[in-house]
Amino acid sequence: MRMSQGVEWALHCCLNLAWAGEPVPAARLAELNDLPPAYLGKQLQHLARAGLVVSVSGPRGGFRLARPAEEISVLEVVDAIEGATPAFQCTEIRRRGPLAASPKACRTACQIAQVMDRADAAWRRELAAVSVADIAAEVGEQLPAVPVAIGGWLRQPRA
Amino acid sequence: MRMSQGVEWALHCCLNLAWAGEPVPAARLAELNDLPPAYLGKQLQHLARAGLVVSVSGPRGGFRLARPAEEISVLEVVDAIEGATPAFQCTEIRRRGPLAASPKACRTACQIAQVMDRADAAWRRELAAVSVADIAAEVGEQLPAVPVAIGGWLRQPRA
DNA sequence: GCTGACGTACTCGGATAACGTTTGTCCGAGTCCGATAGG
DNA sequence: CCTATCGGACTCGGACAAACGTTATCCGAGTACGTCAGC
Repeated sequence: MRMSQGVEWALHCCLNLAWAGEPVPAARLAELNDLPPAYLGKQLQHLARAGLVVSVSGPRGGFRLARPAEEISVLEVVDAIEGATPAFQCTEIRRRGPLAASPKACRTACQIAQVMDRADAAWRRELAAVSVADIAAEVGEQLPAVPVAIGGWLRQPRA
Repeated sequence: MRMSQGVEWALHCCLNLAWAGEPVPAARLAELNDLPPAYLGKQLQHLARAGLVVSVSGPRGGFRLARPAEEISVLEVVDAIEGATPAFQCTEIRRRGPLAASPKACRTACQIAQVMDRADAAWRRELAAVSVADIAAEVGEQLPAVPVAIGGWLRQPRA
């Protein structure tokens, strides 16, 4: 069970966009983080479709946050990249084989699936409780220079 | 982020083994649950290497639980199949690119990784709190006939 | 009748292919900015 | 000097390959049981 690499990229980019405050091209975000430009653009498209960022075409265009960073949770970013399908998918094994459970007996969800769903809910609860702004604030506390440096670098007109 | 199919199989098999009480061949478990026999054997090998089940060779052999079902948590089964590597792996993006953070600045873990680790810990805590015996007990409460039926079917000598 | 060795059949175990998802890349459609020419 | 038009360059967006991991399968090594011959 490995989470997509794009989630880490997307979260870093959300922080970068929060510090920039204005549209930033995908290529510039890629350069800042030393990532493949084309593929990063694909991940940002996922964020755009989920309504977390808005894309601006043409010169001076790029991506910017669609909402204040306080209103974007980490869970939303994860779901935008990974899709919201739960990690565990019950295939109803109890209904298969020679001793298959009758449909009537399956009125309640499979107990195994219930446990997995509880764990998944706890996981999502933790991620939903943290916003992009929370992470940005933590970084700002420990290393105040980083936000201004990145923000300035992103806003500088390209050579 | 999709969990391996084998986790579901392994958990069902652990329940089956708990009800059987004696070694059961992988082929019989596969027949009971209508699963590919060869591949199921591979998953059981993972459980054996993790020390959750013990394999018995020869006639009347098979797999049986290595410990009482009360002492086998769902988390252990998941880790045995999936490997214990966390879903999110920080690649230290902050250390890359033109504004790479200095090694000194990276004394604390990346804030993004911290959030992910907290969520992962909550997930693991939920899974660690439930044992195979707990699930078996729940099934036994709702459908008392199932454990005896499966246990008897597994113990019957093959035709 | 008891004991020992042997043969057989059954079990797991690791090495070997096919599929699907993720990762990575490219080029085309659309859009805004700036320059330029005219009034 | 102001304004409308045009050209260009920059942006995202979706279509197109490669690589990895998961899924699936097979055959060989090892082992315990049942049988049989000998004592």
